This record gives sequence, C-alpha cells and structure tokens, in this order.
Amino acid sequence: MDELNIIDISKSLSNPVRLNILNWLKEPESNFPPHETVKHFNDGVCASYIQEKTQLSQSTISTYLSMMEKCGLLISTRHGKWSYFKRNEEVLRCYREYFE
Amino acid sequence: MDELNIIDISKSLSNPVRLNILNWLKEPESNFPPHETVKHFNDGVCASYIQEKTQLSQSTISTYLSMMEKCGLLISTRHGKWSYFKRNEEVLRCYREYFE
DNA sequence: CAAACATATCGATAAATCTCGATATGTAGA
DNA sequence: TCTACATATCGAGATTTATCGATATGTTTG
Repeated sequence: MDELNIIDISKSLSNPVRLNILNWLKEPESNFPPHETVKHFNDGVCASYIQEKTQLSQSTISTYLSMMEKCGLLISTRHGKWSYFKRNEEVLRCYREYFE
Repeated sequence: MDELNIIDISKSLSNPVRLNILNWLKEPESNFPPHETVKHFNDGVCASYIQEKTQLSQSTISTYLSMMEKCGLLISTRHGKWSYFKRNEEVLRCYREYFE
C-alpha cells in the first residue's frame, strides 16, 4: 500500500461519523435491522440504513460512503436500487501493516 | 484506546508531511545526521533536524510535532535547549489493534 | 412510459486545517 | 545579566473539509 492511499484512508478515519460507520459494519446484525429484499448481510448494509442511523443528510452520507469506498475501506455492491456497503478487511489489514 | 484518540491520531496521519516524519523516525540513523551533544538516537531526533528535512517553516513543524505528541504518536524529551522526538510504538500498536 | 424511491452529484456556506512570519518562552554560556 | 539559539505560541490568510438542500441519475413496478 502506497503513501497516497494511507493518507486518504487516514482522512476517512479522522471523522467520527465515518469511524462509527466502519465500526457498525463489523457487526451488521446487531447494528442494523434486517433488509427486506436481501435476507443476509453478505454484501453489507444498504446506504439508507446507515444514513438513518447517523442522522445526517442523505447527501452527506452518500458522499462519506463514496469516499470510504474510493480509498478502499469499503466495498460497495448494487442490488437493484440499493447500494450495499461492507468493510474491506484486506485493505484494513494493509493499513494496519503499514504502521508495523 | 478510545474513539477520541483514534480520531486525533488519524488526523495526524492524514497529512503527508506528518506521515513522513513518523516514517523517518523508524530509522533515525539512516534519515538524519548524528546529533552533536547527544551521541545516540535513544530519545529520537531533535526538532530542528526534522524541520530542516521537511523544508517547512519552524513554526509549522513545531505545531506538527506538538500535535503528534498530544495524540500520543510521538514521545518528546527535552535535553537542554533541544527537544527530541521519537515514535511511541505502544500507541501505534493500540491504533493498529483498534482496526482488527 | 410514468410514478416512486434509492442513491449520486452539484453548488453553497460555515467550520477546520495548513502554513506562514512575528513574537514569546526557555536554556546555555560569556 | 546579556546574547544567542532552539522551540513554542499567536494571529492571519489561503485552502480544505463538513454539511446541507436542490437536483440528477438509475431502478423497479404499475
């Protein structure tokens, strides 16, 4: 992992809401209600559930999720009209290893 | 390590100059000239050497080093009129573990 | 195709950060 | 105590980030 990515990941992690999102996604079952059309959390949690939990505006959360995806922290998957987001554990591992 | 500290550490790490400083301090011998009054790097590197290497102003680097110390990333030690800075490996370990 | 809905993008404004020069503080030595 | 020097702090302007409402895009279904 190169330095540019480390900077962008660190920027994502330097905001409490974004840090919360990353933490909530560790255990979607206990932090979010079940999805209606998808019966599992294999691809993570849909954006609207995350937005609802944060109490910030839809546009803000969409921007946050997008920047977290761009730097690699999250993986997004589109199912119909919903976008699901889950943690990218491999990128997180690389980020940790950078500081070893 | 609580969330507040994670935020402040992430902020420190989200600036390329500060990230460089942290990396340089991994190997002071190969990144800095020897000190004159102190014959080792046991307490890290003095602020003026770091400032010189970054090419930023003295006040900027002093602020950077201070914020990196406040969040725990660095340990500072005063020897006479010089302040030495070294990595705080324990805090770095806690930071890494937070994301496991 | 039209309506409904989830998400993304576009300005805009307020707040925070970056970075500096100027100045203050602390320390060593004449 | 006076000077020199290393570091810290202050105040300010430029840049970036946070966050919003409005609007655009994409998807499903009647």
